Amino acid sequence: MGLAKTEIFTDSQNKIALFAKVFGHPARVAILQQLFKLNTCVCGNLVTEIGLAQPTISQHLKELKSLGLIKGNVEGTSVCYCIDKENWQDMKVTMQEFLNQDIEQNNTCF
Amino acid sequence: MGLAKTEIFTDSQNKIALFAKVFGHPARVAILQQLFKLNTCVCGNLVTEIGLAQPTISQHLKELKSLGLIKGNVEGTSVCYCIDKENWQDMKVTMQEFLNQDIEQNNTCF
DNA sequence: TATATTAATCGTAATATTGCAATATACAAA
DNA sequence: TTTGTATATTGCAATATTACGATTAATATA
Repeated sequence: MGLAKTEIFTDSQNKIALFAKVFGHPARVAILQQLFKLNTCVCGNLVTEIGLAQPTISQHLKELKSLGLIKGNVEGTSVCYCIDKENWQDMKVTMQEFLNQDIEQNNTCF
Repeated sequence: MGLAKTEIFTDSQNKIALFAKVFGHPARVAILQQLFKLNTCVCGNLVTEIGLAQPTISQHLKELKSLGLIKGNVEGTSVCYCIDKENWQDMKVTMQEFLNQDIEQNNTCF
């Protein structure tokens, strides 16, 4: 298929998977790290910083944007992207709850 | 291509992406949640709990296992899986460092 | 030994992802 | 208005992922 059966899972499970999926490519990890590191917004510098073609970066940016993790605003001919802090925070709560499951439980297993 | 250019990214970036990728499917999220919840190890119960065919669950389990997040041991005809606590903890450190980037920085951007 | 039970593997169809060349779009400057 | 610069979009080839039926392998039980 290649198509996940999302309808049989909870909204929460699908949400976690969606966020995780967008982090599931090193280029998007790198883009996010750059955006955090450079403090001020960057744009096409990402293309030179990361070694991928411009259309490829543009596509990855689009995915990050569609999940709301980054936002971009046009500044002349270039577009400046930056982290959407509020949405990042929301995502973090979701993901950390998932990662910290082990704290709530105390299963012992061989 | 369909093939990520991992060689142009750091080990850390690839590692984050690999972990995230395995969480990028709701079935694997559900499996992990079940394993945490049931405390004691489960096996084919996952097939009935989650509504996917046995070979599909088996395949997802394999991926989780290959990353070291779960381990399974044979018990008669059935196989019991459980979280590998130590590796889960290691993964958590990696992922949380990534998620908490915002704390280290204080960028302000429109 | 024959039969059931459980889980892994194989093979395959349907779909998704990645990456890029080519092109389009939008705007600035000459 | 033309030219250049920066980014988005389109189209496509190569590969990956998801899901499952059919089969295999391994073990338990009658």
